[in-house]
Amino acid sequence: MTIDPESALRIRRTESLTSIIRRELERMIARGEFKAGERLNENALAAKLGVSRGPIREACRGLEQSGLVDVVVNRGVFIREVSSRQAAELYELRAVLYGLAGRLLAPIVTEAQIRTLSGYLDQMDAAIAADDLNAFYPGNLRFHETIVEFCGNGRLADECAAIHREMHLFRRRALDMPGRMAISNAEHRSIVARLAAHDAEGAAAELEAHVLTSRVALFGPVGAYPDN
Amino acid sequence: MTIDPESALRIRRTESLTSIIRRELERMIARGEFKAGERLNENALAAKLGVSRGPIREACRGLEQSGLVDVVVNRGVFIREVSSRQAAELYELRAVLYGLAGRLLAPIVTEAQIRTLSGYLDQMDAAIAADDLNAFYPGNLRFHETIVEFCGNGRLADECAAIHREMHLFRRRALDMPGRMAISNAEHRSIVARLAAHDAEGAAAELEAHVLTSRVALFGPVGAYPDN
DNA sequence: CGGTTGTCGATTGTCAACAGTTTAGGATCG
DNA sequence: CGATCCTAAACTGTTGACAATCGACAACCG
Repeated sequence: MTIDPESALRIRRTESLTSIIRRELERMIARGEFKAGERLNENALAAKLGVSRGPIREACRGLEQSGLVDVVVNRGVFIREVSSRQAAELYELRAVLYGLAGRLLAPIVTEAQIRTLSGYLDQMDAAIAADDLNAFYPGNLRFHETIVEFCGNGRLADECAAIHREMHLFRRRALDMPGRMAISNAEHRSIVARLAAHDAEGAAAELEAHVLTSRVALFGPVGAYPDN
Repeated sequence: MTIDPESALRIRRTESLTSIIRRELERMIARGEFKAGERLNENALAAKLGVSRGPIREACRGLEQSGLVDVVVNRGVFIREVSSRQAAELYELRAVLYGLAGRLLAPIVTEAQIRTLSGYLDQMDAAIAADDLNAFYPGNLRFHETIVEFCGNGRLADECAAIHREMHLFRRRALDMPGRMAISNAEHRSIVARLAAHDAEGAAAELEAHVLTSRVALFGPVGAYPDN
Protein backbone atom coordinates (compact mmCIF):
# COMPACT_ATOMS: atom_id res chain seq x y z
CA MET A 1 0.00 0.00 0.00
CA THR A 2 1.45 3.37 -1.00
CA ILE A 3 0.76 6.37 1.18
CA ASP A 4 1.41 9.99 0.38
CA PRO A 5 4.25 10.64 2.81
CA GLU A 6 3.40 14.30 3.28
CA SER A 7 -0.18 13.79 4.33
CA ALA A 8 0.81 10.92 6.55
CA LEU A 9 3.38 13.02 8.31
CA ARG A 10 1.12 16.03 8.53
CA ILE A 11 -1.49 13.97 10.30
CA ARG A 12 1.01 12.63 12.72
CA ARG A 13 1.81 16.04 14.12
CA THR A 14 -1.66 16.62 15.45
CA GLU A 15 -2.77 13.08 16.11
CA SER A 16 -1.03 10.02 17.42
CA LEU A 17 -0.92 6.74 15.55
CA THR A 18 -2.73 5.22 18.49
CA SER A 19 -5.81 7.37 18.03
CA ILE A 20 -5.82 6.85 14.27
CA ILE A 21 -5.62 3.11 14.72
CA ARG A 22 -8.27 3.11 17.39
CA ARG A 23 -10.70 4.95 15.15
CA GLU A 24 -9.86 2.65 12.28
CA LEU A 25 -10.47 -0.43 14.40
CA GLU A 26 -13.73 1.03 15.69
CA ARG A 27 -14.82 1.60 12.11
CA MET A 28 -13.89 -1.93 11.11
CA ILE A 29 -15.78 -3.37 14.07
CA ALA A 30 -18.82 -1.22 13.33
CA ARG A 31 -18.83 -2.47 9.75
CA GLY A 32 -18.68 -6.01 10.97
CA GLU A 33 -15.34 -6.79 9.36
CA PHE A 34 -14.46 -9.04 12.27
CA LYS A 35 -16.36 -12.03 13.50
CA ALA A 36 -17.51 -12.12 17.10
CA GLY A 37 -14.89 -13.80 19.24
CA GLU A 38 -12.21 -13.42 16.58
CA ARG A 39 -8.71 -12.74 17.81
CA LEU A 40 -6.89 -9.62 16.69
CA ASN A 41 -3.35 -10.62 15.78
CA GLU A 42 -1.07 -7.80 16.82
CA ASN A 43 1.70 -8.64 14.39
CA ALA A 44 -0.68 -9.00 11.48
CA LEU A 45 -2.45 -5.74 12.30
CA ALA A 46 0.85 -3.94 12.73
CA ALA A 47 2.07 -5.18 9.37
CA LYS A 48 -1.22 -4.41 7.66
CA LEU A 49 -1.35 -0.85 9.00
CA GLY A 50 2.37 -0.27 8.60
CA VAL A 51 3.18 0.52 12.21
CA SER A 52 4.79 -1.25 15.12
CA ARG A 53 2.92 -3.14 17.79
CA GLY A 54 3.11 -0.39 20.41
CA PRO A 55 0.35 1.84 19.05
CA ILE A 56 -1.73 -1.23 18.19
CA ARG A 57 -1.60 -2.40 21.78
CA GLU A 58 -2.41 1.06 23.13
CA ALA A 59 -5.40 1.33 20.81
CA CYS A 60 -6.65 -2.07 21.97
CA ARG A 61 -6.52 -0.98 25.59
CA GLY A 62 -8.85 1.86 24.69
CA LEU A 63 -11.18 -0.50 22.86
CA GLU A 64 -11.17 -2.79 25.86
CA GLN A 65 -12.31 -0.01 28.16
CA SER A 66 -15.10 0.95 25.78
CA GLY A 67 -16.28 -2.64 25.74
CA LEU A 68 -15.59 -3.46 22.10
CA VAL A 69 -12.95 -6.12 22.76
CA ASP A 70 -11.99 -8.48 25.54
CA VAL A 71 -8.33 -8.78 26.54
CA VAL A 72 -7.07 -12.07 27.93
CA VAL A 73 -3.60 -12.16 29.42
CA ASN A 74 -1.04 -13.97 27.33
CA ARG A 75 -3.70 -14.90 24.80
CA GLY A 76 -4.58 -11.66 23.11
CA VAL A 77 -7.51 -9.38 22.36
CA PHE A 78 -10.77 -10.77 21.05
CA ILE A 79 -13.73 -9.09 19.42
CA ARG A 80 -16.28 -9.03 22.17
CA GLU A 81 -19.26 -11.33 21.92
CA VAL A 82 -22.37 -9.62 23.21
CA SER A 83 -24.81 -12.15 24.59
CA SER A 84 -28.55 -11.75 24.25
CA ARG A 85 -28.67 -11.02 27.93
CA GLN A 86 -26.12 -8.24 27.65
CA ALA A 87 -27.94 -6.79 24.66
CA ALA A 88 -31.17 -6.80 26.64
CA GLU A 89 -29.40 -4.98 29.46
CA LEU A 90 -28.07 -2.43 27.01
CA TYR A 91 -31.55 -1.75 25.63
CA GLU A 92 -32.76 -0.92 29.11
CA LEU A 93 -29.95 1.55 29.61
CA ARG A 94 -30.57 3.09 26.24
CA ALA A 95 -34.24 3.48 26.99
CA VAL A 96 -33.78 5.55 30.13
CA LEU A 97 -31.00 7.59 28.54
CA TYR A 98 -33.15 8.49 25.55
CA GLY A 99 -35.97 9.21 27.95
CA LEU A 100 -33.75 11.66 29.77
CA ALA A 101 -32.76 13.25 26.48
CA GLY A 102 -36.40 13.82 25.65
CA ARG A 103 -37.16 15.26 29.06
CA LEU A 104 -34.24 17.67 28.77
CA LEU A 105 -34.91 18.67 25.20
CA ALA A 106 -38.67 19.29 25.35
CA PRO A 107 -38.49 22.52 27.39
CA ILE A 108 -35.77 24.10 25.26
CA VAL A 109 -36.33 22.75 21.78
CA THR A 110 -36.41 25.39 19.03
CA GLU A 111 -38.54 25.67 15.95
CA ALA A 112 -35.49 25.06 13.78
CA GLN A 113 -34.66 21.88 15.66
CA ILE A 114 -38.21 20.59 15.23
CA ARG A 115 -37.90 21.28 11.51
CA THR A 116 -34.63 19.35 11.39
CA LEU A 117 -36.18 16.37 13.13
CA SER A 118 -39.26 16.55 10.93
CA GLY A 119 -36.98 16.45 7.90
CA TYR A 120 -35.57 13.14 9.09
CA LEU A 121 -39.10 11.83 9.59
CA ASP A 122 -39.94 12.61 5.97
CA GLN A 123 -36.75 10.95 4.76
CA MET A 124 -37.63 7.84 6.72
CA ASP A 125 -41.17 7.86 5.35
CA ALA A 126 -39.70 7.97 1.87
CA ALA A 127 -37.51 4.99 2.73
CA ILE A 128 -40.59 3.14 3.99
CA ALA A 129 -42.51 3.92 0.80
CA ALA A 130 -39.59 2.51 -1.18
CA ASP A 131 -39.32 -0.40 1.24
CA ASP A 132 -35.64 0.52 1.51
CA LEU A 133 -34.23 -0.69 4.81
CA ASN A 134 -30.75 0.53 3.87
CA ALA A 135 -32.09 4.07 3.67
CA PHE A 136 -34.26 3.78 6.76
CA TYR A 137 -31.56 2.54 9.08
CA PRO A 138 -29.16 5.53 8.85
CA GLY A 139 -32.10 7.93 8.99
CA ASN A 140 -33.31 6.27 12.15
CA LEU A 141 -29.82 6.45 13.59
CA ARG A 142 -29.45 10.14 12.76
CA PHE A 143 -32.85 10.93 14.23
CA HIS A 144 -31.92 9.50 17.60
CA GLU A 145 -28.43 10.94 17.54
CA THR A 146 -29.82 14.38 16.81
CA ILE A 147 -32.20 14.30 19.75
CA VAL A 148 -29.44 13.52 22.21
CA GLU A 149 -27.22 16.14 20.62
CA PHE A 150 -29.88 18.80 20.95
CA CYS A 151 -30.73 17.97 24.57
CA GLY A 152 -27.83 19.98 25.98
CA ASN A 153 -26.25 17.25 28.09
CA GLY A 154 -23.04 16.48 26.23
CA ARG A 155 -22.14 13.63 28.47
CA LEU A 156 -25.47 11.98 27.76
CA ALA A 157 -24.77 12.25 24.05
CA ASP A 158 -21.36 10.63 24.50
CA GLU A 159 -22.85 7.81 26.51
CA CYS A 160 -25.52 7.13 23.91
CA ALA A 161 -22.90 7.09 21.16
CA ALA A 162 -20.81 4.59 23.13
CA ILE A 163 -23.80 2.34 23.72
CA HIS A 164 -24.66 2.51 20.07
CA ARG A 165 -21.15 1.45 19.06
CA GLU A 166 -21.39 -1.42 21.46
CA MET A 167 -24.70 -2.54 20.02
CA HIS A 168 -23.04 -3.13 16.68
CA LEU A 169 -21.46 -6.16 18.29
CA PHE A 170 -24.83 -7.81 18.72
CA ARG A 171 -25.38 -9.64 15.49
CA ARG A 172 -29.09 -10.19 15.67
CA ARG A 173 -29.82 -6.52 15.91
CA ALA A 174 -31.51 -6.34 12.52
CA LEU A 175 -34.34 -8.54 13.71
CA ASP A 176 -36.36 -5.69 15.06
CA MET A 177 -36.31 -3.75 11.83
CA PRO A 178 -37.88 -5.61 8.94
CA GLY A 179 -41.61 -5.08 9.38
CA ARG A 180 -41.54 -2.37 11.98
CA MET A 181 -40.37 0.57 9.95
CA ALA A 182 -43.83 2.08 9.62
CA ILE A 183 -44.71 1.55 13.26
CA SER A 184 -41.34 2.88 14.30
CA ASN A 185 -41.67 6.06 12.33
CA ALA A 186 -45.16 6.62 13.65
CA GLU A 187 -43.63 6.53 17.11
CA HIS A 188 -41.01 8.98 15.91
CA ARG A 189 -43.72 11.40 14.81
CA SER A 190 -45.38 11.09 18.15
CA ILE A 191 -42.08 11.87 19.88
CA VAL A 192 -41.53 14.98 17.78
CA ALA A 193 -45.09 16.10 18.51
CA ARG A 194 -44.49 15.90 22.25
CA LEU A 195 -41.21 17.73 21.89
CA ALA A 196 -42.84 20.47 19.84
CA ALA A 197 -45.49 20.81 22.54
CA HIS A 198 -42.72 21.19 25.14
CA ASP A 199 -44.21 18.22 26.99
CA ALA A 200 -41.16 16.96 28.89
CA GLU A 201 -42.69 13.96 30.64
CA GLY A 202 -44.65 12.97 27.56
CA ALA A 203 -41.57 13.09 25.35
CA ALA A 204 -39.59 11.14 27.91
CA ALA A 205 -42.26 8.46 28.15
CA GLU A 206 -42.61 8.19 24.37
CA LEU A 207 -38.87 7.87 23.82
CA GLU A 208 -38.45 5.34 26.56
CA ALA A 209 -41.35 3.28 25.28
CA HIS A 210 -40.01 3.53 21.74
CA VAL A 211 -36.74 1.88 22.72
CA LEU A 212 -38.39 -0.63 25.04
CA THR A 213 -40.68 -1.78 22.26
CA SER A 214 -37.68 -3.26 20.48
CA ARG A 215 -36.32 -4.67 23.70
CA VAL A 216 -39.52 -6.44 24.58
CA ALA A 217 -40.00 -7.74 21.06
CA LEU A 218 -36.50 -9.20 21.04
CA PHE A 219 -36.04 -10.37 24.60
CA GLY A 220 -39.32 -10.31 26.49
CA PRO A 221 -40.41 -8.21 29.47
CA VAL A 222 -38.17 -5.58 31.01
CA GLY A 223 -36.24 -6.94 33.96
CA ALA A 224 -36.31 -10.49 32.57
CA TYR A 225 -33.26 -11.55 30.63
CA PRO A 226 -32.56 -14.36 28.15
CA ASP A 227 -30.14 -17.04 29.24
CA ASN A 228 -27.46 -16.55 26.62
CA MET B 1 18.47 -5.48 45.08
CA THR B 2 17.29 -9.02 45.63
CA ILE B 3 13.70 -9.86 44.84
CA ASP B 4 11.88 -12.97 45.83
CA PRO B 5 11.63 -14.53 42.39
CA GLU B 6 8.70 -16.75 43.21
CA SER B 7 6.21 -14.11 44.25
CA ALA B 8 7.20 -11.79 41.42
CA LEU B 9 6.79 -14.48 38.82
CA ARG B 10 3.59 -15.88 40.25
CA ILE B 11 1.87 -12.55 40.05
CA ARG B 12 2.82 -11.91 36.49
CA ARG B 13 1.41 -15.13 35.20
CA THR B 14 -2.18 -14.22 35.77
CA GLU B 15 -2.17 -10.47 35.35
CA SER B 16 -0.31 -8.06 33.14
CA LEU B 17 1.65 -5.12 34.46
CA THR B 18 -0.69 -2.90 32.52
CA SER B 19 -3.76 -3.96 34.47
CA ILE B 20 -1.94 -3.76 37.78
CA ILE B 21 -0.76 -0.25 36.99
CA ARG B 22 -4.16 0.82 35.79
CA ARG B 23 -5.80 -0.30 39.02
CA GLU B 24 -3.10 1.39 41.04
CA LEU B 25 -3.54 4.65 39.15
CA GLU B 26 -7.31 4.46 39.56
CA ARG B 27 -6.84 4.01 43.26
CA MET B 28 -4.46 6.95 43.48
CA ILE B 29 -6.87 9.14 41.55
CA ALA B 30 -9.81 8.07 43.73
CA ARG B 31 -7.81 8.97 46.83
CA GLY B 32 -7.04 12.35 45.40
CA GLU B 33 -3.31 11.84 45.29
CA PHE B 34 -3.11 13.89 42.12
CA LYS B 35 -4.25 17.46 41.63
CA ALA B 36 -6.76 18.18 38.93
CA GLY B 37 -4.97 19.08 35.73
CA GLU B 38 -1.69 17.63 36.94
CA ARG B 39 0.45 15.93 34.35
CA LEU B 40 1.44 12.30 34.76
CA ASN B 41 5.12 12.02 33.92
CA GLU B 42 5.64 8.69 32.18
CA ASN B 43 9.30 8.39 33.05
CA ALA B 44 8.76 9.29 36.68
CA LEU B 45 5.87 6.86 37.00
CA ALA B 46 7.84 4.11 35.29
CA ALA B 47 10.77 4.64 37.63
CA LYS B 48 8.52 4.83 40.69
CA LEU B 49 6.68 1.63 39.85
CA GLY B 50 9.76 -0.15 38.58
CA VAL B 51 8.55 -0.86 35.05
CA SER B 52 9.16 0.53 31.60
CA ARG B 53 7.02 3.11 29.90
CA GLY B 54 5.11 0.66 27.73
CA PRO B 55 2.72 -0.67 30.37
CA ILE B 56 2.35 2.83 31.79
CA ARG B 57 1.22 4.16 28.44
CA GLU B 58 -1.18 1.28 27.89
CA ALA B 59 -2.72 1.81 31.31
CA CYS B 60 -3.16 5.50 30.58
CA ARG B 61 -5.04 4.73 27.38
CA GLY B 62 -7.52 2.76 29.43
CA LEU B 63 -7.87 5.60 31.91
CA GLU B 64 -8.43 8.02 29.04
CA GLN B 65 -11.32 5.96 27.72
CA SER B 66 -12.93 5.79 31.14
CA GLY B 67 -12.70 9.56 31.42
CA LEU B 68 -10.24 9.80 34.30
CA VAL B 69 -7.45 11.47 32.33
CA ASP B 70 -7.11 13.61 29.23
CA VAL B 71 -4.43 12.79 26.69
CA VAL B 72 -2.93 15.60 24.63
CA VAL B 73 -0.66 14.66 21.75
CA ASN B 74 3.00 15.38 22.34
CA ARG B 75 2.22 16.91 25.72
CA GLY B 76 1.17 14.02 27.88
CA VAL B 77 -1.68 12.75 30.01
CA PHE B 78 -3.35 15.01 32.53
CA ILE B 79 -5.66 14.28 35.43
CA ARG B 80 -9.01 15.29 34.10
CA GLU B 81 -10.61 18.44 35.43
CA VAL B 82 -14.34 17.96 35.77
CA SER B 83 -16.12 21.26 35.39
CA SER B 84 -19.25 22.11 37.33
CA ARG B 85 -21.18 21.76 34.13
CA GLN B 86 -19.87 18.27 33.52
CA ALA B 87 -20.59 17.28 37.10
CA ALA B 88 -24.14 18.54 36.72
CA GLU B 89 -24.50 16.47 33.57
CA LEU B 90 -23.18 13.44 35.39
CA TYR B 91 -25.71 13.85 38.19
CA GLU B 92 -28.51 13.77 35.65
CA LEU B 93 -27.21 10.53 34.19
CA ARG B 94 -26.78 9.04 37.61
CA ALA B 95 -30.32 9.98 38.55
CA VAL B 96 -32.00 8.12 35.69
CA LEU B 97 -29.67 5.15 36.07
CA TYR B 98 -30.48 4.79 39.75
CA GLY B 99 -34.12 5.27 38.87
CA LEU B 100 -33.87 2.36 36.47
CA ALA B 101 -32.17 0.27 39.13
CA GLY B 102 -35.04 0.89 41.50
CA ARG B 103 -37.63 0.09 38.87
CA LEU B 104 -35.89 -3.20 38.06
CA LEU B 105 -35.25 -4.18 41.64
CA ALA B 106 -38.67 -3.48 43.16
CA PRO B 107 -40.48 -6.41 41.52
CA ILE B 108 -37.82 -8.97 42.36
CA VAL B 109 -36.33 -7.80 45.63
CA THR B 110 -36.10 -10.47 48.33
CA GLU B 111 -36.65 -10.26 52.06
CA ALA B 112 -32.96 -10.89 52.63
CA GLN B 113 -32.00 -8.03 50.33
CA ILE B 114 -34.34 -5.68 52.14
CA ARG B 115 -32.70 -6.71 55.40
CA THR B 116 -29.26 -6.01 53.96
CA LEU B 117 -30.32 -2.55 52.82
CA SER B 118 -32.01 -1.86 56.15
CA GLY B 119 -28.77 -2.77 57.88
CA TYR B 120 -26.98 -0.06 55.94
CA LEU B 121 -29.70 2.40 56.90
CA ASP B 122 -29.08 1.66 60.57
CA GLN B 123 -25.34 2.03 60.15
CA MET B 124 -25.86 5.41 58.54
CA ASP B 125 -28.23 6.47 61.29
CA ALA B 126 -25.52 5.59 63.78
CA ALA B 127 -23.06 7.71 61.83
CA ILE B 128 -25.55 10.58 61.88
CA ALA B 129 -26.05 10.26 65.64
CA ALA B 130 -22.27 10.44 66.06
CA ASP B 131 -22.09 13.27 63.54
CA ASP B 132 -19.44 11.20 61.78
CA LEU B 133 -19.29 12.09 58.09
CA ASN B 134 -16.40 9.70 57.54
CA ALA B 135 -18.62 6.81 58.58
CA PHE B 136 -21.66 8.07 56.71
CA TYR B 137 -20.00 8.51 53.36
CA PRO B 138 -18.92 4.91 52.77
CA GLY B 139 -22.24 3.63 54.10
CA ASN B 140 -24.05 5.86 51.66
CA LEU B 141 -21.83 4.62 48.88
CA ARG B 142 -22.40 0.99 49.75
CA PHE B 143 -26.15 1.51 49.96
CA HIS B 144 -26.34 2.80 46.42
CA GLU B 145 -23.89 0.25 45.09
CA THR B 146 -25.90 -2.55 46.62
CA ILE B 147 -29.12 -1.44 45.00
CA VAL B 148 -27.61 -1.43 41.53
CA GLU B 149 -25.95 -4.78 42.23
CA PHE B 150 -29.24 -6.35 43.28
CA CYS B 151 -31.23 -5.00 40.34
CA GLY B 152 -30.08 -7.75 38.00
CA ASN B 153 -28.76 -5.57 35.19
CA GLY B 154 -25.01 -6.05 35.42
CA ARG B 155 -24.27 -3.51 32.78
CA LEU B 156 -26.20 -0.90 34.73
CA ALA B 157 -24.08 -1.69 37.78
CA ASP B 158 -20.87 -1.27 35.76
CA GLU B 159 -22.05 2.03 34.39
CA CYS B 160 -22.92 3.36 37.82
CA ALA B 161 -19.52 2.30 39.15
CA ALA B 162 -17.79 4.09 36.30
CA ILE B 163 -19.78 7.25 36.88
CA HIS B 164 -18.96 7.10 40.53
CA ARG B 165 -15.23 6.82 39.84
CA GLU B 166 -15.52 9.79 37.55
CA MET B 167 -17.26 11.84 40.20
CA HIS B 168 -14.23 11.56 42.43
CA LEU B 169 -12.59 14.00 40.06
CA PHE B 170 -15.06 16.70 41.01
CA ARG B 171 -13.53 18.35 44.00
CA ARG B 172 -16.53 20.10 45.41
CA ARG B 173 -18.45 16.87 45.80
CA ALA B 174 -18.46 17.02 49.59
CA LEU B 175 -20.59 20.15 49.52
CA ASP B 176 -23.86 18.30 49.43
CA MET B 177 -23.08 16.20 52.47
CA PRO B 178 -22.51 18.26 55.61
CA GLY B 179 -25.98 19.10 56.85
CA ARG B 180 -27.94 16.74 54.70
CA MET B 181 -27.06 13.42 56.23
CA ALA B 182 -30.33 13.14 58.17
CA ILE B 183 -32.47 14.21 55.22
CA SER B 184 -30.53 11.92 52.92
CA ASN B 185 -31.04 8.88 55.10
CA ALA B 186 -34.73 9.65 55.49
CA GLU B 187 -34.91 9.50 51.70
CA HIS B 188 -33.02 6.21 51.83
CA ARG B 189 -35.64 4.78 54.18
CA SER B 190 -38.37 5.90 51.88
CA ILE B 191 -36.62 4.20 48.97
CA VAL B 192 -36.31 0.93 50.86
CA ALA B 193 -39.97 1.13 51.83
CA ARG B 194 -41.02 1.43 48.20
CA LEU B 195 -38.75 -1.44 47.24
CA ALA B 196 -40.16 -3.62 50.02
CA ALA B 197 -43.66 -2.82 48.77
CA HIS B 198 -42.59 -3.92 45.26
CA ASP B 199 -43.63 -0.50 44.01
CA ALA B 200 -41.49 -0.17 40.88
CA GLU B 201 -42.52 3.28 39.73
CA GLY B 202 -42.48 4.63 43.27
CA ALA B 203 -39.00 3.31 43.94
CA ALA B 204 -37.78 4.68 40.61
CA ALA B 205 -39.22 8.09 41.35
CA GLU B 206 -37.78 8.17 44.88
CA LEU B 207 -34.32 7.16 43.73
CA GLU B 208 -34.29 9.62 40.89
CA ALA B 209 -35.47 12.43 43.14
CA HIS B 210 -32.89 11.46 45.75
CA VAL B 211 -30.03 11.98 43.32
CA LEU B 212 -31.55 15.06 41.74
CA THR B 213 -31.89 16.70 45.15
CA SER B 214 -28.11 16.94 45.34
CA ARG B 215 -27.89 18.05 41.75
CA VAL B 216 -30.36 20.86 42.22
CA ALA B 217 -28.76 21.97 45.47
CA LEU B 218 -25.35 22.15 43.86
CA PHE B 219 -26.11 23.40 40.37
CA GLY B 220 -29.68 24.58 40.09
CA PRO B 221 -32.59 23.22 38.09
CA VAL B 222 -32.27 20.13 35.92
CA GLY B 223 -31.51 21.03 32.33
CA ALA B 224 -29.78 24.25 33.33
CA TYR B 225 -26.02 24.04 33.65
CA PRO B 226 -23.40 26.21 35.37
CA ASP B 227 -20.95 28.02 33.13
CA ASN B 228 -17.74 26.46 34.35
C1' DC C 1 -5.35 -47.31 23.06
C1' DG C 2 -5.88 -43.37 26.41
C1' DG C 3 -3.43 -40.23 28.82
C1' DT C 4 0.78 -37.73 29.95
C1' DT C 5 4.92 -35.29 28.94
C1' DG C 6 8.11 -32.73 26.12
C1' DT C 7 9.18 -29.83 22.42
C1' DC C 8 8.47 -26.33 18.81
C1' DG C 9 6.40 -22.49 16.48
C1' DA C 10 3.56 -18.60 17.07
C1' DT C 11 2.15 -14.87 19.82
C1' DT C 12 1.99 -11.78 23.65
C1' DG C 13 4.40 -9.02 27.48
C1' DT C 14 8.03 -6.06 28.40
C1' DC C 15 11.93 -3.34 27.71
C1' DA C 16 15.55 -0.08 26.09
C1' DA C 17 16.85 2.96 22.49
C1' DC C 18 15.92 6.33 18.84
C1' DA C 19 13.35 10.23 16.66
C1' DG C 20 10.54 14.21 16.87
C1' DT C 21 8.22 17.79 19.65
C1' DT C 22 7.53 20.83 23.42
C1' DT C 23 9.16 23.73 26.96
C1' DA C 24 12.18 26.41 29.76
C1' DG C 25 15.88 29.52 30.16
C1' DG C 26 19.31 32.51 28.60
C1' DA C 27 21.34 35.48 25.05
C1' DT C 28 20.44 39.12 21.99
C1' DC C 29 18.41 43.18 20.21
C1' DG C 30 15.28 47.00 20.21
C1' DC D 1 14.04 46.96 30.75
C1' DG D 2 11.15 44.13 27.93
C1' DA D 3 10.33 41.35 23.94
C1' DT D 4 12.10 38.04 20.72
C1' DC D 5 14.83 34.46 19.14
C1' DC D 6 17.64 30.62 19.84
C1' DT D 7 19.54 26.63 22.09
C1' DA D 8 19.43 22.68 25.04
C1' DA D 9 17.13 19.74 28.12
C1' DA D 10 13.07 17.11 29.05
C1' DC D 11 9.53 14.60 27.47
C1' DT D 12 6.47 12.03 24.45
C1' DG D 13 5.80 8.95 20.16
C1' DT D 14 7.41 5.04 18.00
C1' DT D 15 10.16 1.26 16.96
C1' DG D 16 12.67 -3.19 17.02
C1' DA D 17 14.41 -6.73 19.95
C1' DC D 18 14.24 -10.00 23.73
C1' DA D 19 11.88 -12.86 27.22
C1' DA D 20 7.91 -15.45 28.68
C1' DT D 21 3.81 -17.90 27.67
C1' DC D 22 0.37 -20.52 25.10
C1' DG D 23 -1.44 -24.06 21.84
C1' DA D 24 -0.57 -27.93 19.03
C1' DC D 25 1.54 -31.96 17.85
C1' DA D 26 4.42 -35.78 18.47
C1' DA D 27 6.80 -39.05 21.43
C1' DC D 28 6.40 -41.82 25.34
C1' DC D 29 4.47 -44.65 29.04
C1' DG D 30 1.11 -47.35 31.51
